[in-house]
Amino acid sequence: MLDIHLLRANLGNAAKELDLRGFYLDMSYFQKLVEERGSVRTNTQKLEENRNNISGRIGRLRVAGHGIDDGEIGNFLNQMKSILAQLSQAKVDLDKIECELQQFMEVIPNLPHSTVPKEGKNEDVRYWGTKKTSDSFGFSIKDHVSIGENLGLLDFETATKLSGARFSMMKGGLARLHRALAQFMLDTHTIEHGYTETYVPYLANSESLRGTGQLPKFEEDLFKIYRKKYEKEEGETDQKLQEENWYLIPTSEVPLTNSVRNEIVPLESIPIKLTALTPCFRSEAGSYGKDTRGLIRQHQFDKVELVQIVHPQKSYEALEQLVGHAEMILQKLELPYRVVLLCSNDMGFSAAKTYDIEVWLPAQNTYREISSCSNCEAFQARRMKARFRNESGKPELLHTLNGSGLAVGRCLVAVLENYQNADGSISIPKVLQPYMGGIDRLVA
RNA sequence: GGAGAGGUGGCCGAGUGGUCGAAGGCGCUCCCCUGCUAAGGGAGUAUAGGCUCAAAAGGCUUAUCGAGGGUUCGAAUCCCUCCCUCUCCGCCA
Repeated sequence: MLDIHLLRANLGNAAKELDLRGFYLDMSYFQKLVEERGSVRTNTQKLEENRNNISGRIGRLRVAGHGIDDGEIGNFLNQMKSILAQLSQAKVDLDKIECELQQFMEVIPNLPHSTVPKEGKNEDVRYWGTKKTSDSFGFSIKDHVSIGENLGLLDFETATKLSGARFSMMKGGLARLHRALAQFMLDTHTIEHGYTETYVPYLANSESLRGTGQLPKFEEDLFKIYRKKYEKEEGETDQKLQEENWYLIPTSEVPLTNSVRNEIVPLESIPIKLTALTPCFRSEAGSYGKDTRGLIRQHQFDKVELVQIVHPQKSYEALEQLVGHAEMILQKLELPYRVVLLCSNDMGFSAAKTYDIEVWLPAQNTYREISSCSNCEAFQARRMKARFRNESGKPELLHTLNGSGLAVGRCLVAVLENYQNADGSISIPKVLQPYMGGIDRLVA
């Protein structure tokens, strides 16, 4: 959520910047709401002040021994009638306007940082490694689906039987390779990059999803969980299905970042650096026909997430480091990649600045997103009321960052395609061999 | 799932309708006192808003005692719903 005071003070500019993100900000509606709220609120508070005042006087008279039918008290009670009538109306009005304003604010995306390209074009920041093509392989390359299926270790048909489209099943060495990748990533981030390994719930409540910005705007991207809670009343045969507002996490950013929701953390406990390996669940609504083949776009995939919760003055420094941490995984795996700075209209809802890391996929002859690293500044912190006690002892909003470090399934795709051999076998990257019981090849 | 007990400020803990945003203690900050230390004395010490002020300071004010409703002129206190914690029993990976 944006700072309402700042938004008000820079309304025109904000509207322009949001326009670059494809968001139309209704300035006059906003101004109307804010002004209306001001007057309704002042009015309400005046009435409350009156009420408290008279109530206190009655209290003091009662304590002094005056009866409830005392004339003076009766007089006060009379005055109170009209105050209370006005107050109840005022509260209804205030509630309504605050609700409207909240709804308005909650769906506005974050403002892009000044270094974010505005021309609608992503910027290549750097390239790493030498990309391999069919020429450099010296044989006709296969995509990860053929490789996995030929090995007999990747099985979409059975997964479809079990669940449906966009699920997968892996077996044997491939399943182990998948696990090895995740373990390797976790170990690297905890041992070398200083993150704290975290185990988190895979079901999150709506407050958490709201905190990181998935709700209320992107509910259709999520899987929602209903838990049956039966309420039986005497003589009633109907059972009411009560909704339990849980969602399958679309990323562990949700539980990790929300760990500081409604907290004021002490200055000395930041930066907080957390990592977790979790499954991620995405409904992929509206992506019919995209990446239907293979492991690229699934309803369920594993991801090692990096989250940093930092001092506002340190967040851009932290973003560069965080990208570096994610890159390190690809470097150790010796997978070619590039880093891309996203332009404002490609960024996610909560981000102020985002770098994508794209790994080279020879079979597609292209770079594909494998990590997205964002600084959300105070956008999520404001929604979450996540604060720290600053140098002068005052509570101040934190900055939050998150990035994939990395998406395990897509990383597996990259390994399969980049490490394939002419005979259909897969070489195991050196850094993964200790996680694979020392073997250096996956063969049919 | 059944039975019971609870959820109050950074922490402990009092408070069952009225000068309560909340006694007391601990902790913390500042000051005083004291050769040093220990002890002692005093003041301060929640969060988010609004108004005031050139700004800061300050002042005034509203809300918040797990959450949300209700009763009442007035609720931490009474009633209802929900959430959470603890104890015992049952069930279970």
